[in-house]
Amino acid sequence: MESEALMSTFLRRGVLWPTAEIYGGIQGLYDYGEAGSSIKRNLEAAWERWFVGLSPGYYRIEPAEILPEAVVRASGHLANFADPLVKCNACGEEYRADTLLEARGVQDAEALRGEELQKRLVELKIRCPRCGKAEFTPPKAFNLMFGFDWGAQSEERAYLRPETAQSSYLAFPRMWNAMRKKLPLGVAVVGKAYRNEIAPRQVLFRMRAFTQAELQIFFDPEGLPDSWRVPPDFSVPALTARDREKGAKEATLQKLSDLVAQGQMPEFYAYHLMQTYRCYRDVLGYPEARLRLFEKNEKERAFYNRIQYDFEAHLDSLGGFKELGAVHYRGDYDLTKHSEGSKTDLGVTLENGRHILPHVLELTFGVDRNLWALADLLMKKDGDRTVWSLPPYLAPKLAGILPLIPKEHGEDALRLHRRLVAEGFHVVLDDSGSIGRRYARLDEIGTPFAITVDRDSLTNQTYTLRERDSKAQRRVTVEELAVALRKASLFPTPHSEVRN
RNA sequence: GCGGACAUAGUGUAGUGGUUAGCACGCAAGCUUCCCAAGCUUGCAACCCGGGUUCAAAUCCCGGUGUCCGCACCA
Repeated sequence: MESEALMSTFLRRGVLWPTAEIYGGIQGLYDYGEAGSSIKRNLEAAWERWFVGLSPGYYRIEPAEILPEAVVRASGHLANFADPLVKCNACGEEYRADTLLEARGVQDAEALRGEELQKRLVELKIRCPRCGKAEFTPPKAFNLMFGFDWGAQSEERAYLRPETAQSSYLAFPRMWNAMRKKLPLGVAVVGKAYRNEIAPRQVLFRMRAFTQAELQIFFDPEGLPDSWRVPPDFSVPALTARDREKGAKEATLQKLSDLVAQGQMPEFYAYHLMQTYRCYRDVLGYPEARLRLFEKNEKERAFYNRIQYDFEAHLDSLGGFKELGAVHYRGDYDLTKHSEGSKTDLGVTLENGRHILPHVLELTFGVDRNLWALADLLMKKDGDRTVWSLPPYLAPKLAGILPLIPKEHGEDALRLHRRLVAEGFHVVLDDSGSIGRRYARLDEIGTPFAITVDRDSLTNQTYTLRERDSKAQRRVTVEELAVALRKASLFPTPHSEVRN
């Protein structure tokens, strides 16, 4: 679906809107409304059920969103997030001072501070690549983190976390002790991260405050679980770095077992690609034809990642493939850095007596992005109705209860509503407008079922159950209703039989 | 952040200096209606913010904010 159509539906139905809109809004922030926050919560719950469910040794935690400066210094974010920008006085073009110096062969320019950078720019007679003049403004730090002074006397520096992952690394020693000293240990966080993006755009795709769902798996590279294996035939649409070097532009269906056999990735990594792919396909309902795995090459990926595949979906609203999440093999980079930074040994002693620094496999998931992508891909025009074919457990409401003629069936509908609410179902009552109009309203925000109360309901307590996508109806009793709703609420699990 | 375009009810839009600011959809109330945005009646609801020019500004000018498209950025 196109971006304008999506956004106007979202605004009209109160799914989401710009933050502080009556004051003109603020770039990069959006508020979720009733339907939006419900879908987002459901998405987070589905993610958690799947990824925390991968192993009994995986747990969710909820760490603080603010970090002291020492943490972001150790993680490398302080250096890497503060780009020194200079502007050409003649033509106004902006550059990163360190990039200009590096282009002239200056080593470790990233480590230089403002005045030194300026000195070197002058010494080396660096010229503007566009207009050729050699006059720049003094470097101005553009920090992509939100930092602020902390404490009663503003005596400390603190930062809003730029990614949730750091919180999990900090939690590792506590979790190791509290959770019985076993590897693999999984630490999941679903929470906000904050980045001072230069140009936030594309609604939910570049926000300044956004929700990440991330699982950090700490494991022993010499002692991998037996279950971390891929079946021989499981294939994914993949565009590998190797294929791209050879000129490939499009993903091809590739067997993960082949990629392992060719030495392109270890099997434990392939296993996690498979489980992540199954979540997108089988839990979230992404059409396979729109998904691909995109491998970042050495230049593109973050320096600490040894292997990085992004999960991408082709979105009409944003004109191409967009990243929804990723699988990063970060090695022991993070625990090494935080061991050094905190002067704490984050290594652990295993049952067999070996003392190791665990490696980290990071599974990331952008919650807001996925909400947008699922709207783009699953919301469709069907004649003059709009249908959002969300999986039932992601829909904001499971069913709408509609008295066919409110005056005659209203009371009965209210009774049914109370009963289903008491049974724990998220159902909504709508008695306003013609029956077709009410069906259409439900379809538009993805409600999978409509239950209609009619003349027969009054005499024999049966109702018609309408299915959203097919519009097909069947007549059911209350008991059958509850069974159908319960069944639709069930999630697939990572341990169900793997289909290719 | 740079360049360009744009900003009118909840949504989509008409309106080139003087309009009761129009239309469609929507929403609400009523009538009707035993099943897919039907019909009839009535109603609700808008000129992004701040300055300026002018007798008069939704309309022209300046600034701000926001959105979109390119460029840059996206550890």
